[in-house]
Amino acid sequence: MTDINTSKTTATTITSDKFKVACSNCNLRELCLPMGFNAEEMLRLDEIVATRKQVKQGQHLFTNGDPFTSLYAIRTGFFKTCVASEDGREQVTGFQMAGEIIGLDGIVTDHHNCDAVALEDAEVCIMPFSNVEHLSREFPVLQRHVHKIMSREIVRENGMMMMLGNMRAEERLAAFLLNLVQRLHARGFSQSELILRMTREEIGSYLGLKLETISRTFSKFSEDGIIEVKQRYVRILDADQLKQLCNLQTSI
Amino acid sequence: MTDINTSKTTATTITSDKFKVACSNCNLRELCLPMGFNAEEMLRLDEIVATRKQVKQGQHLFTNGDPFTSLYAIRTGFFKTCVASEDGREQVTGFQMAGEIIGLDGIVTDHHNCDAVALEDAEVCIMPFSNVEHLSREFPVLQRHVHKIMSREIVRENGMMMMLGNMRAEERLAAFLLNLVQRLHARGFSQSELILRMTREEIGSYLGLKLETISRTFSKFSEDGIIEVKQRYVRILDADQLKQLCNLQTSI
DNA sequence: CGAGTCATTGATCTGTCTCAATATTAGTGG
DNA sequence: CCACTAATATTGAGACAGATCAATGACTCG
Repeated sequence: MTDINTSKTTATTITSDKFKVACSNCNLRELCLPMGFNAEEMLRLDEIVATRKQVKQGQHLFTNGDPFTSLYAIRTGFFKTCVASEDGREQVTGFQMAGEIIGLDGIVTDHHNCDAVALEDAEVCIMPFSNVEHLSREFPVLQRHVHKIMSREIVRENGMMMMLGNMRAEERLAAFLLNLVQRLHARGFSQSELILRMTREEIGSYLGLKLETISRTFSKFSEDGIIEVKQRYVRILDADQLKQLCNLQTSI
Repeated sequence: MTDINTSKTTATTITSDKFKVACSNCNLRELCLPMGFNAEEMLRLDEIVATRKQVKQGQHLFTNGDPFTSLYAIRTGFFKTCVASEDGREQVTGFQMAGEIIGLDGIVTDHHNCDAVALEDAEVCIMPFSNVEHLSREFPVLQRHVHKIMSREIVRENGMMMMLGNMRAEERLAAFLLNLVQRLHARGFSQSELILRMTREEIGSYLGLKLETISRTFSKFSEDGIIEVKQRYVRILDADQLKQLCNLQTSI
């Protein structure tokens, strides 16, 4: 159960079978939906997901400017979200994995304000936002859950502002690795090993650093015996030292 | 109506008079509440605000760790929100003015995750979150509005990540000034003059720069004839050049 | 197997930070 | 009203973390 995060394991080819699309028997339920419903209510909650969608590696789930209609719950795979400035500079705003929700950026203007790109073959549950709002009005627990998800994203971005505004390269990368491994661990993967799904350049964009700096900092951590790195493979040897490096709450 | 932003003008001493606390006749209504209600619905909506509260300059409206109970709509005055790392480094995460909502960070953990500090004497409307959620279930328009406010904050922070990750000092300060003056203009103040409510250090913390860099960049803008600066007073002489400096959407 | 993508490492450059001194303003009390 | 103090702002000189430029190496995938 604490495998390394080679999510190939869960790559069951899903049919469009109605039964399979139900939240009520989804093994990610506790990650993307609130708890505490009885069986009958769970069935109503299944209405929230209209259908599923496969997204191949490199494909966009949505693009800046697209009309906003739905939120997406990641079933399998790994995404990045990013924004671009007019002159082409790109900023990765987040990396998302199974059980996490993307698309919240689209609510305010009814159009998406960032790109969501699959970093590996992925599958998402499409949740039309009208369904979300409708069911939220019926189920206060769901309503609260939706609010919490949005609030969590706000708090996460607050933490990112702290990273980008105040922390040095080593601190940023340490915090990044700890956050990643913690989220993977919550999904049953190892808490000391991981396979990065993104390039050095994407990590750098996320952390406000250049890819060379990411590479150098990985090498330094490796020399110091804190981690073992081999391309996309990372093994954390001394988690305590990593935590010391980033005096930041490993927020959410 | 396009006065400089010396908000002394609106400093009417408010009584606890029930009538005065009503949203239905608040001149900031269009800023913090959705439009399109009839008179009867507006009266119901008044229930959303329990009471008001005065916050003196320098006082905290809430502090990291405080139990979360309410959102706050700013009636008058100016706030900053900030987070701190364990070793004491502070990151300003936002500046908020009349009509804006603060406290969203508290929803996810039921405790606030940042500090909100008044930068000048202020008054806020206290909106118990249970009221917000209750009325949201009754009024879909309000529900959507709450979602939009949270989404707007997420998008704003995405833009901040772009600033902090990719932009140089001049670009950051230009974007900052344009954003500030645009929001002030939306409130009836001048679109070329403003009084800064925060110190160079607070601007620097917000923009991920040191106070000396802020001061130097102000001086440079001044030498280049883009702005006129005298301590807290700023007059924008060449808005186009400022806009050119920040190839960023002047997001929201 | 080969082409393209991605990662590593070195040398040098630069934007911002740091340290420091001074100037200006706001606030306080006599 | 002024003197005094603390807070804030400006400006300079030098230092440094990370960027940039460049070359090589490793992996991936058709």
